[in-house]
Amino acid sequence: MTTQTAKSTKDRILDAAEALFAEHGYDGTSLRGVTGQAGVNLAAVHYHFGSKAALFEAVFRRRVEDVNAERLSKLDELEARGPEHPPSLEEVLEAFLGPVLRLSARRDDEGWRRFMQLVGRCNSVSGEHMEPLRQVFQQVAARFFPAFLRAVPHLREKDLYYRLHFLIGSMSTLIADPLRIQIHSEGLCRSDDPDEVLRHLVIYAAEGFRAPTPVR
Amino acid sequence: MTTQTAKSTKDRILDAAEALFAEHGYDGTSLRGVTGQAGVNLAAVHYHFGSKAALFEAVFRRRVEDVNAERLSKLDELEARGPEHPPSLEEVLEAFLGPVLRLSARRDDEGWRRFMQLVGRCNSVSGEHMEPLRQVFQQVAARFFPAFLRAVPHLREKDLYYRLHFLIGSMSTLIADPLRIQIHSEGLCRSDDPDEVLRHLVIYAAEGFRAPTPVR
DNA sequence: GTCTATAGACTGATAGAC
DNA sequence: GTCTATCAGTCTATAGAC
Repeated sequence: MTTQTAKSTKDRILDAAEALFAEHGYDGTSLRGVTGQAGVNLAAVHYHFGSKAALFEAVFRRRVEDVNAERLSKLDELEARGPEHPPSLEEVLEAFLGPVLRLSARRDDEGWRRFMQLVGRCNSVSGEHMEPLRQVFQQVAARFFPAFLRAVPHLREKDLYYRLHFLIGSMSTLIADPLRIQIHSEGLCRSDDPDEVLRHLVIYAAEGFRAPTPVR
Repeated sequence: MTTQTAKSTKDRILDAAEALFAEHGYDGTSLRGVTGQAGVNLAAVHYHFGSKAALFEAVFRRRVEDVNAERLSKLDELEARGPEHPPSLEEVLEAFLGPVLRLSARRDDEGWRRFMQLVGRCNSVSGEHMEPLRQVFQQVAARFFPAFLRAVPHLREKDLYYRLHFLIGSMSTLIADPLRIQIHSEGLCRSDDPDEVLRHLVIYAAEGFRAPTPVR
């Protein structure tokens, strides 16, 4: 039996704001649109959050910790096996990508998909009040950097920076619009199966990371 | 000697709109901001273009043909060598990526960099009036599809759809914010050298494309 | 073609009753 | 905490003089 009470005004605002910010961006979303969809009064958003910018930040803070903690915890697990069992490149890739792709495809919580859409968007939109979001994800990437370097020791740091950037680009477009790969492939690629997407991306990126260093 | 006359009102509006749309997005850009930066009257934009949406479309139409014609012409060159000299995977990748990355880094025309920023953004923003732009680029990708398939014949169509999508994601983030790779790598990667970026991406993607087909 | 002036609607934010 | 009412500013778009 679900004893879940009706959601609070605050949560209803957060849910509606998350959906609208993800769909239309910061500037394309009005507080009236948010409160209309949430079924609450316009003044409530200022009472609970203070301003539109603060609401946006609250939307982002609600989930960002969970996803990145999961990625770092998976990395910790890999490194806890000790120096005689270093994690493979594929394992590091899965820890880096898996939580993001799986949360983005969760069917029981549409909010996660929307949040990930927002995260993917922040990787191509510069001034849209997403600098804090971007920074947090960048810190996680920096934590993974040495793990990747150990898994692909023939690379110079410069090469790894490039390849990690390429990888983040692929991941970002996947979560910014998960349905697109399915549409463009006319249904051949299934967006609703994160494990399949993950499998393909890990194989692709692993070979890419193992490519030789450019000579010139 | 440069006999370049002063730019017309129409061109000044297009230049300012391109810069502001690229920087702040469609909703984040006001016509007053555009006309202010262009040094023209607000009513001029409606006289020359009719509406904000039409101005956005004009900004996009001004350049989109050039870049994609260059990519397709390079592909035609490769295929004109005849069936006994099929283009290599690296050659197809360079035709697909080269024009985009080089125009994005042109130093003599800041407008191209801004336009490419807009293109990169359109790959992660869904509703921002960029569907036409996205469609045009998608058509080019579809033209390249069989060329890639011939260059990597061991792949199933499904695998190629995935990998092409991954590649487009990498390319999009590169042009959406060319400086980021340089900042994150603390200067190790040079954003102002498109040939270096291209070299790294081609090597990375070529090995990724050559990866074996996932088994399961 | 370029300008001023303004219409008409929407924006984020706030004051104050309950 | 939630509401109404409203402020002050912005927005796109247009009418009409020059």
